[in-house]
Amino acid sequence: MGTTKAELFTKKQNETASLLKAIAHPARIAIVEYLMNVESCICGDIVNKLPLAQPTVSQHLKELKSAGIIQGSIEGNSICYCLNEKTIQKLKVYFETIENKISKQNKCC
Amino acid sequence: MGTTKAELFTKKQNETASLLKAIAHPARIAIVEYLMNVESCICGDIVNKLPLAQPTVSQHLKELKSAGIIQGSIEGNSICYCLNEKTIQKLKVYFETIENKISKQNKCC
DNA sequence: GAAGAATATTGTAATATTGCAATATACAAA
DNA sequence: TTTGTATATTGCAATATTACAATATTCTTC
Repeated sequence: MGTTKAELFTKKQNETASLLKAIAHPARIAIVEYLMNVESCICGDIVNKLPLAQPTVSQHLKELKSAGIIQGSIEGNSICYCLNEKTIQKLKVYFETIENKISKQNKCC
Repeated sequence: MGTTKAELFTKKQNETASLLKAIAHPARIAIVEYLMNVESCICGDIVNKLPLAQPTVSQHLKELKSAGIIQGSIEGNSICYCLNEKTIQKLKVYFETIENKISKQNKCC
């Protein structure tokens, strides 16, 4: 094996897992945190900022983008990457909902 | 290769990535969502609820526990697993912080 | 359109993750 | 103290992820 048995879980559970997995890497966390602090967001700056080779950074950016965590727009010769506020908000709401449900519960441990 | 170059990122970035990675699997999402909805939380119930073999579920529970997302307490012959509210809250705050920073930014894409 | 700059893709080696059968452990009750 | 019940651990095969060199693509400018 080695394959996640995705078909055994709900569509929403798989989507949530994919979304979280897309951020769950130190390089991608670093990209997200860089983008959250910066005004301009040129791809080359991210490549220079991260201690990884350009193809590796490009691959991480692709994962973040295809998960909808960031979005890119062509800016002449280069590409401007930004955080997708809606996706970040969705993640916040997800954990907020869990938090609210827990506090209403009879905690047993 | 194949190894994440963790030493190139900050301790906090690595911790955040590990925490997110621990939830970022459909089976572990299902466990978290089960625990958030239920009053009692016996390990055996989780095993029965999930469409995976007992050793597999046990492994997922171990990962969630060692990441601090759930905690377990011995309940006679069985084990009671519950969500760790503090960790969930930490994750909520993480995304909330990003969200707040984005909305103050000059978005460029 | 040729040259250079910025980013993406491909191919591949190293390592990590997933899932489970078999087995071990730990406790409860008889 | 044996038997059953609940959970954990081990070992391993299948697959996924990570990182990067080499290369391709896509612009921009001359």
